[in-house]
Amino acid sequence: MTVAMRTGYRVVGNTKARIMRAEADMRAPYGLEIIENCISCPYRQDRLFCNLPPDAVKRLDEITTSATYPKGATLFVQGQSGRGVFILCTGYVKLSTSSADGKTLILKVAEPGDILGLPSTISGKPYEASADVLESCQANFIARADFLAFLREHGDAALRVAQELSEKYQAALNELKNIGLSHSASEKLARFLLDWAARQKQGAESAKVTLALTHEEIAQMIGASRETVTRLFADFKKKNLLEVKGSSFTIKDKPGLEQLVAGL
Amino acid sequence: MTVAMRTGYRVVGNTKARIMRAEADMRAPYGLEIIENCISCPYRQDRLFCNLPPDAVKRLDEITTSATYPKGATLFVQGQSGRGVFILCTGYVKLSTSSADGKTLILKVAEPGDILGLPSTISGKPYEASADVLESCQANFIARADFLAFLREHGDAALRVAQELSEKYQAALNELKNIGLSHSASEKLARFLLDWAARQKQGAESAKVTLALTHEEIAQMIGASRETVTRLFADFKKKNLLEVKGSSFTIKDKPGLEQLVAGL
DNA sequence: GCGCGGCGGTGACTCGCGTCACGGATGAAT
DNA sequence: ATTCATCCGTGACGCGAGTCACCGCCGCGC
Repeated sequence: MTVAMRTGYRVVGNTKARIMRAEADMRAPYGLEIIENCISCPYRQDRLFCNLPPDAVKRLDEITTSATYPKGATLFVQGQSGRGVFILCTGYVKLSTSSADGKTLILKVAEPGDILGLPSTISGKPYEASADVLESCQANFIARADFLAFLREHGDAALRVAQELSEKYQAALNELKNIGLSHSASEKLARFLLDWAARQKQGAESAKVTLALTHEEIAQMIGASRETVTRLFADFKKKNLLEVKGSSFTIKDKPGLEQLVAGL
Repeated sequence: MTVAMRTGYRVVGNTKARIMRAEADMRAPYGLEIIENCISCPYRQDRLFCNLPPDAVKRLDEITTSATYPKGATLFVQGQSGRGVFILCTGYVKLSTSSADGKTLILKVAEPGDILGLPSTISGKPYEASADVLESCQANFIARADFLAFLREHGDAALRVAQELSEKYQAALNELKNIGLSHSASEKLARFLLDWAARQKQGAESAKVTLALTHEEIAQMIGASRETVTRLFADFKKKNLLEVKGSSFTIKDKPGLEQLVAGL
């Protein structure tokens, strides 16, 4: 069973099987626990639905179910029709699309507080990406019908959702710009590392940053091949821009990296 | 004055000047006409705010102003804070971002019925792109404050906005996927041509498609250089995939192009 | 112990395409 | 007619990076 877990997200081509597994995850597989009221989750109230009237919060509680997912589980699969939204409380989830020829593009790795599958449940179109659990996580789920009814009832929540979607949209455009306008792979990797570091530490300058991704996954995030990623890491180390220890790194020369981002 | 018009959108680097010109456009420059009630515009009612209660439609009419913009005008500039939304009634508008080193990426060319600047006016963040008029157009404008107040008042409209945003988001992800996952420039050009043709004719099979874009602009849409676009057009013609006459083309071998999209 | 699968690290080779540098066509302005 | 700007078309060149092939390392299971 552990094997099935760890290799689960590597299954490709058999969409049907993945969907079935994803739906199995919704019920009660490998020790999944359902938690009645998400007390331990500090994000939901803070982020999307803060400042809502008490009755709205109560209604929201009624329609959300909380569950934990093990590493390797799949929340939903690209192409599957939008069942509902997931609100990440803990852990990390990878959002990726893949094309017919097997290449994969990782759109983003979601952090606690992020909302997954929102556009699809709003628009009714299929999920635009697959969501695979990187580190075992806890998430709240709201089914599409309940969620839409809730939004219809609470107009201010709908507005908050629109804001969230706007930010997602702008983030996506940013990605598009980063990939579309950059010339070299080093530029993209430098930008990725800086962004990643900025997300992790929030203030502490040039601390150690952990990066629990394989070179292959990094390659898929910046649209490059695995080999060039390892070559670039070697380059950066040699130029004293970076220091790598296991699965974490520290930025030694931030201005240097920023210069690379600016286009050499 | 005509010169200023035609070269207007080619000005780069002087953001301040462009913003000023854009705001001048809002008032009464070169023969701009303000139309009280947008009777001739079939799109607004049909698309975003269809099926709203009559009082909502009335309120909407009160807060929108309609104007026409000449070719080369700028509706808004990347970086400028969101002033409001534009709803395109006629004409075409180019949405583009450019990076510090002068390279430009065209995100999309908007058609009648499209809504411009929606994410920025919802989120309050700066416009994520610049909007330049390709063919003289008529558009309805709703100022941000009015628009937000309207949405707060009419929850169902907010939900419609959320849907619209979801679709924009998914379209952006699609773009990202197209650019990020493709290997060759020919793949990207083939995809672009097929998409463009599909948008134009809606049914008529293999008809003539007009493409009022320069090679340079096409290059900016698919993330390539101008020269490779002209070379690829020559290639496609030679392989009998395409036939080009002036500013329009007809697809001769659609399966052939689709094969290119699939990755050769 | 052994085999096995995933990961990281390198070298060599190829080639797509970006860049530079032309030259010619067109159309507008004077 | 002349100038000028824009756009299209082409040749030559070279670098970046994808691809292929291989190797060592590690952790895991049997």
